[in-house]
Amino acid sequence: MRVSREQADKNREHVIDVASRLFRERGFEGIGVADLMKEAGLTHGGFYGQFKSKEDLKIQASRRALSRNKDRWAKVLAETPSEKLSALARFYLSDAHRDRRGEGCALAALGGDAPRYGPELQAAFKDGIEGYLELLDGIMSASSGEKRRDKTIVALSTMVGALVLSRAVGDEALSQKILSAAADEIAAKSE
Amino acid sequence: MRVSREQADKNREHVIDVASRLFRERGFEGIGVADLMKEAGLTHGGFYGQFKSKEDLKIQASRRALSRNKDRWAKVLAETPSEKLSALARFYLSDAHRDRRGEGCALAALGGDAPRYGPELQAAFKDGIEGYLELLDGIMSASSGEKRRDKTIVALSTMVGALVLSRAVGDEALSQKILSAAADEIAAKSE
DNA sequence: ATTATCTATAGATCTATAGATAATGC
DNA sequence: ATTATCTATAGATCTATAGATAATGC
Repeated sequence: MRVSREQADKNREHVIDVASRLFRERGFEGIGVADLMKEAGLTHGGFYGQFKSKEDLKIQASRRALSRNKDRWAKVLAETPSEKLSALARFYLSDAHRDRRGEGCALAALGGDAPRYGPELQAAFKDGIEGYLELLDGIMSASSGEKRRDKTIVALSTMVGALVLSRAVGDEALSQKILSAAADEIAAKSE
Repeated sequence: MRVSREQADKNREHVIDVASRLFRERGFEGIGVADLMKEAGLTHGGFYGQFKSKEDLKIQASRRALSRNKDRWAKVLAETPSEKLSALARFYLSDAHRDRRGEGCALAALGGDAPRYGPELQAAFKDGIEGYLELLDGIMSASSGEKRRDKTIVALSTMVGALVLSRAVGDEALSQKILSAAADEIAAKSE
């Protein structure tokens, strides 16, 4: 039954990864601890040796998801030689991203739920948002730092809002129109 | 125990109003049928005489919230003689709106949860979004109808995204900055 | 000896239903 | 007679804990 300390660490990380996917897909209240552990290949009771509470996992899984999202953004930017903002917007506002909530942006999947929880979970979202904004600052042209930050905030708001709306409508035509309108606007501004 | 048909209709409407507030505050899974009915001044068991299921109430409460939101928008536009888009953005992106989720925009409060439910709930959100877009079309200048609709979609996305982010960060300074950056951008575009 | 994980369960809560009750509306 | 609402409860599910088990690590 008992596994090595190394394997136990891997198991804990795996639970966080699984939770970061399932929370994004089904919401924080959409899956229970037992099912989560089952999905990770472990049993229910072991959970409380690894985590203080389900809320603790919500926080860690949110941080994990936001951190992985940021890495993905950085990779897209590194792979794109020019028109980086435009490329990022088209990546973010793609059908693939819309249809794969479990692997996608945690701000769009869980950001609306964050205010219903405690300060530690909101701090995870604050750190995630600031990470995105810093990446965007690096590719946004502006006459001053203050104006640049305002522009990055608007770009992030538009992307998150458009993705949320495109997922909520449950209508392919309107969903597409929302994604392309937002992507075109951000692309136009980046020129 | 039994009340008049008229009073029973009022009771049902009241349950929908209470649910539209509590779902926005706590999420669809954040409050149970028993507490909901208690808050409305009725008992648990009576619920299933009024509604088919909790899901049925989620749909009706979402429609109610979105419809009341649209009325509120129409009122703001009617009361504002000029710079209507700018006034709407400042109303939407205000501290008061951010801090009162229960009475505020259902897209920001529950839009992220909508994709986790069935087609009828998503249809409620689709209708709500189209209602907003039609109102915005009426005040947005553009060279063609197609371009106008694209601009209204971007404006709505930016507003919803900024409100979601401002609520998620749990940090007053950053939250303020998000609201004002988005409001300024929309105001600038409306000139 | 320590500890990661397991089985089993406590205790709370959730949706939904059954059947009783009492006031309405024919 | 009908029906809106009530009390009571079934049955499922949820978070968290207790105690057993067996493999690791000193």
